[in-house]
Amino acid sequence: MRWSNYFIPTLREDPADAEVISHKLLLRAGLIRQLAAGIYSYLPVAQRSVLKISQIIREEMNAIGGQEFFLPALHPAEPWQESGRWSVMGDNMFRLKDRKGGDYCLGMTHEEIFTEIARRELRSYKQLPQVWYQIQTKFRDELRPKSGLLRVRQFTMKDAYTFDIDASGLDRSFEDQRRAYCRIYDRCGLDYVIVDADTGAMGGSASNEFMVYTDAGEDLVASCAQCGYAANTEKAASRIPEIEDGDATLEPEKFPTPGVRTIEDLTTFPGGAEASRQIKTLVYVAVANKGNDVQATPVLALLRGDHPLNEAKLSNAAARLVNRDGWELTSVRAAHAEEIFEWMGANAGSLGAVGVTKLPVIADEALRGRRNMTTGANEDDHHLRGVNIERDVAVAQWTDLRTVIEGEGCPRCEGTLRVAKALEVGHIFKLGTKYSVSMGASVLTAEGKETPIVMGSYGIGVERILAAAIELHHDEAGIIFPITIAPFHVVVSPLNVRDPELKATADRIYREMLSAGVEVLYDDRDERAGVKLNDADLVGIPFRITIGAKKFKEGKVEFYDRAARRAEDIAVDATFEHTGLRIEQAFKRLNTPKH
RNA sequence: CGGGGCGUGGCUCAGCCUGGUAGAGCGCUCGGUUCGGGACCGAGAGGUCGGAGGUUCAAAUCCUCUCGCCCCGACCA
Repeated sequence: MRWSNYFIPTLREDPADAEVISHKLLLRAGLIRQLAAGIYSYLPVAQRSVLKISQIIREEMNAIGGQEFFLPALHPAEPWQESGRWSVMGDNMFRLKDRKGGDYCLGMTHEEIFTEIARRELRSYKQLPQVWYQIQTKFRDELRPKSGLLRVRQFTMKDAYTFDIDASGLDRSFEDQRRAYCRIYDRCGLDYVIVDADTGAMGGSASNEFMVYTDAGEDLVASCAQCGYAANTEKAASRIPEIEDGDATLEPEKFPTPGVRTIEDLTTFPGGAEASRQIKTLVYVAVANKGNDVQATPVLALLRGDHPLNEAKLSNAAARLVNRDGWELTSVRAAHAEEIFEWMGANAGSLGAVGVTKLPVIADEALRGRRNMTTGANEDDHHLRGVNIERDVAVAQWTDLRTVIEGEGCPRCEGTLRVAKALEVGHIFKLGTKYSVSMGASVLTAEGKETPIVMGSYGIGVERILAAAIELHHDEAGIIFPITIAPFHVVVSPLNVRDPELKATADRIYREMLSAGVEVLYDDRDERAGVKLNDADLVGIPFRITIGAKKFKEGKVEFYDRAARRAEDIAVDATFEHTGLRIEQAFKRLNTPKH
């Protein structure tokens, strides 16, 4: 490819609306341009890289028996209504109507559509297992698109689905996928951790996320260096010291607390209590749906005063309360001020669960057995002290509701948890029979009994791999592509194309590489050396052959290794061979299994 | 949706507070000099100042509405 005629619109300055490093570099190096919030055009350089990532994914999926499909991105509402997700997905789903007024949506993921095929065509256990996948565009009307390609409204996802006869089959399929994912990220040059994760709107029993540690990430991962425990903080547990409560005989006593609105206020109020001796009472609404009916159930969440609520955990607890008789939880939200007063008879700041029977109470495990606690009295400007939670509060469910904090104890060993930002680049789920039951996908067993297919679902964000690679591999000068996903392997840069000798040599090297199948970009532009070198660094091509007049007179060119930032002089005649060798080595380094 | 910020040549921004007929740097075109880390000189092209309405003799500037984009909190690959 000749640079002079190839579209790489590099930018000298950082674009104004880019914040994170990958976003800046993707724009500056001429890989992407924005069309609208969270919607990007991939320019030729990006497209080459994306195709390579896709190909790596494809190879690893095929290696575990995956069969590639290509399903529609435009879906009728029916399958989504059958699974219940037409309402669960809420505003995150792009919806539209056709000319006849029929409801359609743009696919966010394809469980329903693959299941729709499976239920029509799969009849017998003999046909299982099946491993189906596609690499396709997904649409999500994100609340807040941001950070370049990291959170967008249109993106490419590799989504795979497995269909097994039973749980142990699913376990095997899941493990196959997990290993394939490790190979994919290894080959793409990403450092990652596998963490326990919440299943969220996907449903199902178990899930693992593949996370890349980077400050550009939006998730928090709690990990233990001692035993290797790692979990998304939506799911992570921790060990905390017990608190000695003293006298068990005290009875609840109401006392006036004018002006006290927060946990913090009460810690300094005379006769108040320190945060760890308070009960925090939060009013939430569990929204559930059954077909097109929607139901809102108020619930109380109780935590120790100094513990932050984890909404993902509350959501799971609320689901256990409301998921019955066909109702299914769609979301939880904090109650509005008016709702709180209506249900509790007091305003936020004076709320408590003592004596509350109308709202189900979900209490955090850290409160179990606690006595002499202080909490709101459900009367404005009054609190209660001497509260013994197990005696005085009608707890409907004890569970873990708390978000872990850096420095707390590891739940599995004596170690200490560290919490760090991370980016989710893949997520694998054991779905079980959620979709096969709701959509009626079943097969006959060897015994002739009808049984729902046991499913798994496995996703990779293709552009997130690209962005994560840049987050991980860059310097002040620009991108440093891992060679496996680099748009080109080598750039040939004659520093003065008006010098006929240099030009002729560069031409020859370029053509030799081209005909040998080397992915070479030839910077034949009539630009100053500085421009060419800076552009090559910015775009991040792993190797550069620099041909300058001075060394050329000695029969030498410069071989530059972008990642090592090291240059060496090599004989002109050895260029082809040397480059081939270095490319081969670079590939080998990434393609050698690490996990 | 709540909070904050920004929309002015292709890009980065100044001008706005205190209304007076639109600027700089980079990029682009042409000519010349230069040529190993984003050169220099000269000459050019290029802007409904996001949009609509209003105030005014006069609006990029003041007022109202609206659209878009970015950032911070509730969703996910």
